[in-house]
Amino acid sequence: MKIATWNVNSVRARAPHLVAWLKQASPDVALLQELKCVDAEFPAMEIETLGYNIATHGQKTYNGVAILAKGPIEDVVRGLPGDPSDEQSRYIEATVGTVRVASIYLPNGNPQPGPKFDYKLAWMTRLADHARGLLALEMPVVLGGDYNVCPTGADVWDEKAMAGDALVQPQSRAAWRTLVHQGWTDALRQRHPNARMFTYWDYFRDRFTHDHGLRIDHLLLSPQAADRLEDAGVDRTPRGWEKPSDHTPAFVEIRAA
DNA sequence: ATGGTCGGGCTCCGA
Repeated sequence: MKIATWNVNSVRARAPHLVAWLKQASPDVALLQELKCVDAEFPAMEIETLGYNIATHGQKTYNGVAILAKGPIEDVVRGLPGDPSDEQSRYIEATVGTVRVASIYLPNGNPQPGPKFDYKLAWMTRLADHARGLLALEMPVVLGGDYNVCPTGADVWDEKAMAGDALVQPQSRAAWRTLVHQGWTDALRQRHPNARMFTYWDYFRDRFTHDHGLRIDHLLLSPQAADRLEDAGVDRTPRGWEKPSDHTPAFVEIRAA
């Protein structure tokens, strides 16, 4: 079972790329972020034609997440539990076959310090609280998405250039480690302990050409999913297409239960 | 050298 995550940076602007990538990569499950549209505007027909079911949690202009799957999408949860007053569409969770999956768009948090950074850290605390409950299910769970955190210096093209950024702050990294220490496996780092595995390159300054990237898109696996991990990687191809998203897809292969 | 480029939806915000 191939499960991929991709921040598409507007699903309508990226629909041609999304269709081309789904045909080429053929993931069983695709976790999408930054749809930037309400559910009614999601380009559903083009994707259903390829044989995918769709569950969305959209929002106008900002945020928006989705789960695409070749199999039925069941028991959908929209929104990260823990704060009913939070209106931002950054979390959707569902069961596909034997696996529980979530598509996560974690707050960016810039500029820091400030209210946006406070919101990011509070959101990460809520995520950790909810993730603890998912581990208690003792089933294969895959939490994929744009975490807006570079876990270590190895995940940053230049630590000095990024020093003031919310994505590399000690508090952001500590919150990430809280998740990992619960028992989640960082699939890409597990499979590639020493490789550069960037998933994002800023539009500014030709960052992709120079491979000045960041690893901020992650797939966290519960122990029952990690037991079945066969492969993990980054598909850099879509980042090289014309008018690309600033992110490129990351994926895992999980052996059937 | 705090610029630069996108997408959305309207003169600027978020990333």
